[in-house]
Amino acid sequence: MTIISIIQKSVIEAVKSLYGVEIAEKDVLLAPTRKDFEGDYTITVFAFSKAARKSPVQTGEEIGNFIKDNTPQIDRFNVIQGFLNLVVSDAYWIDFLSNAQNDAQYGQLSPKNERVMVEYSSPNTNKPLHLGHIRNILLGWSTSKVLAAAGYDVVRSKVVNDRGIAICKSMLAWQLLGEGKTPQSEGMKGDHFVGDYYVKFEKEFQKEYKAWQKSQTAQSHLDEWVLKTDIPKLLVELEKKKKKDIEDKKYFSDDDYSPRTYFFKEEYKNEYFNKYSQLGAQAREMLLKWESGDAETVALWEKMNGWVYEGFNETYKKLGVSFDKIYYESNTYMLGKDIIEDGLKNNVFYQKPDTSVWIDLTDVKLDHKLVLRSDGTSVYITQDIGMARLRDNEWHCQKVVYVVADEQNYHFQVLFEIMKKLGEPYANGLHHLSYGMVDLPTGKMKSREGTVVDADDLIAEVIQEATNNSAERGEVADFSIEERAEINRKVGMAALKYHIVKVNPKKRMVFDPQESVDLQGQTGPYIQYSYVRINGVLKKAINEGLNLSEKVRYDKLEPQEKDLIFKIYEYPKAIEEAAATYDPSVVANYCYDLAKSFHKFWHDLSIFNADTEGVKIFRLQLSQMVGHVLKHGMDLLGIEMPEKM
RNA sequence: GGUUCGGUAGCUCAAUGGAUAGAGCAACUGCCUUCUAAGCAGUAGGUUACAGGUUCGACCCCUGUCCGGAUCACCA
Repeated sequence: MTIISIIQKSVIEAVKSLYGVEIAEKDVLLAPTRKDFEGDYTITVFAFSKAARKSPVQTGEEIGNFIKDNTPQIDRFNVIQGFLNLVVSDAYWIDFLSNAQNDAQYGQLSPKNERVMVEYSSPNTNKPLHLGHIRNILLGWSTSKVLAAAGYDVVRSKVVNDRGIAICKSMLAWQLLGEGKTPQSEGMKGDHFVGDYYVKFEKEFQKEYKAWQKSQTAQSHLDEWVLKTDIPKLLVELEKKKKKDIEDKKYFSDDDYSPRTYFFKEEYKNEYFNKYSQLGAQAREMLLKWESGDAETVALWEKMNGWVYEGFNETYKKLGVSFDKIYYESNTYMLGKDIIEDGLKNNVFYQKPDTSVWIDLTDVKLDHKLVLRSDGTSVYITQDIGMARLRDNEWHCQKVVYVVADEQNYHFQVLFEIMKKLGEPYANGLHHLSYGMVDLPTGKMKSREGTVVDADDLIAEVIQEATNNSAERGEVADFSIEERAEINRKVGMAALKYHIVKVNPKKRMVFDPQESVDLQGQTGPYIQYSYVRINGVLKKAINEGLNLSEKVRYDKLEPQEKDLIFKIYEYPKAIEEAAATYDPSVVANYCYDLAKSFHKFWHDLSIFNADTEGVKIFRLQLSQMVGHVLKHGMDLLGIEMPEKM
């Protein structure tokens, strides 16, 4: 039985025997005692003092005395205001530590006998990965690791958006301008290579569009729009935007804030692409050819996507993540129609006179939502409906976690409601792990303004920064070149990963590249360093032939030692909480706290100069256990630990 | 405009309805003849956006206001 439930039971008994009131476990408010007071756990007694009709202090004293007399694990207590601080005996903690030490799997919780799928990353194949994807990937990976540690059977998956007009744009640009070049011939990563052609398409398209804007047709569309638009209101908005841009030092030119520019850029672009653009027509034609299975088009599509996958896989490898199942939209985009048809029969959906199919979600405070176009083709959500059932057929997961940015909150709300209305048995296990966008200190990332941080560049940069730093320190000079490179890689990646994963997912975060390569303070390398210190003393102990499995007598813990044991004890709770809330930042913050406690312990107390041989062994054992938990916890975040640095 | 998520120190972030709201960065001060100073200790920095309410007790719950983001497509 854990000390927490021992205390809870004891409080329940105390309240019953002292005041004759029955309470449940959840009524016992138990929290770790604040640093400034003596104690390990604190019970808030305000609620009981009401039942007792005594002052909170008196109630606390009475309950405290009862617990102390009836619970051998509790040494002493103190009461401050309405707070009862309990001191757990050193013997209990020492006993706990030696048990934990014998558990090589400490941190792996018992099986929950439930399967959960974590779907993350899900990229488009027309652009390389960027900082936003990195947050997604790290979050998805660490969440999956946390869930596995919490006892779930985890399946990691992604859905690749490998089809559609976007990849056709890249294909077309390559056909027109590529001159038979390949990633190999250009010495480029495949995803960057293909991404470049997407950009080239956009450039050509803009050229074409700009020229067209001078035409008579363009002018008449503009005039038409001006007539039905509240221009004064728009002018005010544009003026606002201009002011803001000037503040953000992003001012372009006055022309960029004119209604004319606004119209062509924001209002008319899609229509031009679909109606007048030559390039647009060619891209659409390519999409049609692809859909009809035209051999040449499909071959080109396969070739270019192949390049992209090679590039992506390199990035995934650098990030240390993997997938158990990859879905391709090209295989799944027609899914879901049959479910819509069935749902139509069962009146889950309804059909409008134009034959388009809808669902009424006004009863759950959402809107009417289209699920099938009037021409019978599917929309985005149709696919997701089909995908949900497909996943269930293949994997039988009790839970599915979709790791997707918060701009799609509405989409998933709608999707989950539809699945419930369809009566899908797994509908209540669907969860959208929604995370905020990543901002730069200079503002939003926008590809149009060239402010996107490329994933591969960023990875290279953090490793370079770690390398520079270690060269400055000069302490690794005696390591081999390979060793040094490996250490720098681990340190740089730890800085990057920790910096991102320590933030609560649902918060929009500001990513300062400069700050992300910091190696001091609340960072990945700080935690790694505590592990390296532990590793160092353990090595020394082995060299000295010490036996660390020896059971030692020790009965008076130093505060720094108890602090460490206490935190080790709390580790499973951190995992449980992180899993329940799908929030790896809980583990990230936990690891930092533990590392911080260890650094203090290291500074304040000497291991090898301990008073007695027994204390020395005990501190080594304690350090070893801290090292185990740190490595385990950081692994859940996808962060590797170096042996030295 | 409707819906929704945020707003905590100069900056980046913590804080089950509980005690005096905590860390890190940046600034300033100390501590290496010792198991790795990527460390430790200290100083300074707060009307938790604002106004009410509920409560023994509110950063946290409720109402309203302000600011910021996202979303409200027969796009994905």
